[in-house]
Amino acid sequence: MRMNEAFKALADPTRREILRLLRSGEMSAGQLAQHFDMSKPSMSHHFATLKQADLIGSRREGQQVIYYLNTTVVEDLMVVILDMLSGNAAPSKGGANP
Amino acid sequence: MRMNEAFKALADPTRREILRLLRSGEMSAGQLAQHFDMSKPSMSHHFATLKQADLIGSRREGQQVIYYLNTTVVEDLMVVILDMLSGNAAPSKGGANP
DNA sequence: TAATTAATAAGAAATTTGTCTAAATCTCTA
DNA sequence: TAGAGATTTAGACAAATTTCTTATTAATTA
Repeated sequence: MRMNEAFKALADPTRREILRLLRSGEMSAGQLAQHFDMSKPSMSHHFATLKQADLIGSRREGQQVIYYLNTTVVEDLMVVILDMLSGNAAPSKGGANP
Repeated sequence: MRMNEAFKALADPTRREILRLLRSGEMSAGQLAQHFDMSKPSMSHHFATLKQADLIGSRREGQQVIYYLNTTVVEDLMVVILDMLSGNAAPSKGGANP
């Protein structure tokens, strides 16, 4: 899993908003771009960053490119984050000691 | 909550490792620095970044500065991430719970 | 085939980030 | 008060990031 890329991808507010938008269903690059006050090439760059991190996927449909959330990888990321940060009183079941 | 700072803080592998180390208990700046092949000023800079994001806290104890995980904020961040990426389409901020 | 629309690639400018060394600050102890 | 240890601040610099404009690729349609 591309953890480092995933974390870096989440560090930008525009990209987090893209993910939030995709949560409710797939959208074309143009539809996504409409939601932002930013040039299309810049948006395209953000799509590429998210894709490199495997957080989103894409397919071409005619003239358009459709983007969708890669829910599997997103859930993997959740597990990693929880494992890294949440070391509460509860002993870990995958962890170090009995 | 300082969400943007928190995400940016998580984007660096050194800082994620610091958080992981602090998960098992508080440590002094020097103890933490020992785990990395990096100058102490650079480490100090990472501590400051994490602190600005409210992910860690600190107190002075004699000559040393002790750092600890700010578990409350970390858990808030978890909720935000889960809500943004894997939740239902409606963001829940103290509102509609089943 | 030429024009049109959708999207990405290329190259450049401004800003931010991660790291270093040298200097300063804070605390303890002789 | 002087010295030593622990940590941070300041200043600098290379590398990465974010954004733009211009150019290019891909698909549709007259």
